[in-house]
Amino acid sequence: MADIDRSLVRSLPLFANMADADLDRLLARATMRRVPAGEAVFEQGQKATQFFLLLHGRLKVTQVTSEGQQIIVRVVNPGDLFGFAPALQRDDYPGTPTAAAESVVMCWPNEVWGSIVEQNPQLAVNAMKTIGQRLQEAHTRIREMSTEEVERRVAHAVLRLMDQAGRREAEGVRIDFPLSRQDVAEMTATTLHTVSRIFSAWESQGIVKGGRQKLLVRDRKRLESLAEGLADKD
Amino acid sequence: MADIDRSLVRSLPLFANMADADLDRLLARATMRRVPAGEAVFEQGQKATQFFLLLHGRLKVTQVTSEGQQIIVRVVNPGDLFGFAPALQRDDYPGTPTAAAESVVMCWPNEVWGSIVEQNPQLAVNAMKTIGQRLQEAHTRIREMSTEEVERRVAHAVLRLMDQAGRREAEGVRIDFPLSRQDVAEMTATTLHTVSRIFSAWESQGIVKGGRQKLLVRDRKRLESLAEGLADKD
DNA sequence: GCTTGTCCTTGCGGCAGCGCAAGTTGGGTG
DNA sequence: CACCCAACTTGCGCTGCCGCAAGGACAAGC
Repeated sequence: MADIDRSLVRSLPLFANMADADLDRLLARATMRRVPAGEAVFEQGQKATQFFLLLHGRLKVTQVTSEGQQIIVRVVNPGDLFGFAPALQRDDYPGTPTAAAESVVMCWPNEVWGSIVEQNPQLAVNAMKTIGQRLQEAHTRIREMSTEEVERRVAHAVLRLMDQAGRREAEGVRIDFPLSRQDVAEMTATTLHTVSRIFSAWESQGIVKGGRQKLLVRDRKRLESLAEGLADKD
Repeated sequence: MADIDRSLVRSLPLFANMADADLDRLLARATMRRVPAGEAVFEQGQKATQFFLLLHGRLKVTQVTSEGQQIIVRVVNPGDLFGFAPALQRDDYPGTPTAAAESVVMCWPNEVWGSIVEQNPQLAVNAMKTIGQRLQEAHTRIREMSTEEVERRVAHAVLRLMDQAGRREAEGVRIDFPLSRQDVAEMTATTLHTVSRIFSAWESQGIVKGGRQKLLVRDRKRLESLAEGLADKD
């Protein structure tokens, strides 16, 4: 198996204060894998044998209920760790990460985790920070879902997507991966119908510009004030 | 300051595989604090200078929105770590833990965290596991809030409370701390009115027995089938 | 260029659950 | 023991959002 170059991951905050030698040792145990759009890296409930790092692309992590309803738990961006069940002492994966766009992931076998932590506590500290942020996000989302009405939640979700996956363009900021109305609905606990209606309304006000699995934000300010709940109706 | 006895915490899973000497060293740096019912251990947004362990009692962790609405993020049970902002590299506390019943907490200064992790990676691993479970719980809650209607969510919340704070009694299982309808409402993203109505209905079916800040579950099976969404109306 | 499938839009009716408001109960306090 | 206040109950009207359903638009494949 081909060696993986250090430069691929050197810039990631996760490995910020890790010595070159340690990093090389870590990379030596990793494998790379290409995931075509629409395909899952692993399935919810599967036995967890590896943990992962997203190098390139974008993943949507979904969970399904026993009734078959689906929700999007989070979006994985390049540089993020995911599927680190071993760190959490779980033996199965709690969700399914599906490639929204063609992606490249790095994989390590479970056993590596222990030795990493032993040899390089700093990495463990970084990983913990990451999980902490994720917990924070989850609580934010719970708070939003509890107290805000649909339009505000959608505004918040779009703002978050802008920060995570925004790319400047002539007319505004584009969400840089295929994102359907259904996806947004599953992120905000509503239905695609409602999302569609909201986007239509926003589009007629010049706040966003939609399209098939596309979204472009033209007026971030307006979106922010909607998210704050300042009803600027007109 | 009086020494803290090792036996107080020895049985906690958090310290499971920690040597006596290490544990003693840890306890030497801790202080104890009594928190009367209704009082907060610290306030949301305050600068994080310490992290904590609940020894005895029960805490409700709340967050308030900018509009002043409140939600209960989680319940802290004896043996749980809380307020570990340092581990998450945060410099303020994201929520407010309030004593539901008179409580006793152990406190460490922030700086201790780093040295703990260095000296005893196993503890860091345990802490990570804890945070992982918490993340898991948060996602479960998000899923419930997204896909389930109010009565099911309340049923789930009550079942969770039973597992965390249930005490067997002659008539059933009692939730072992003062819990108002308002509290349940803030856990399930609804209003105290709706919770009150639901409890009344359940009480008339003999599933639970209510009271002022009290709750006793008489028929767990029925509650579970409600939580599963098996509409057993009659 | 036509077909096919997926994604999106929009109107309409219904209802779960919220908000208001008025009453009741129970526990603690002087 | 009487008072008071916080917690709880319950009826009623309203509405935000869902669910259904029908139709339109875009992209890919043949």
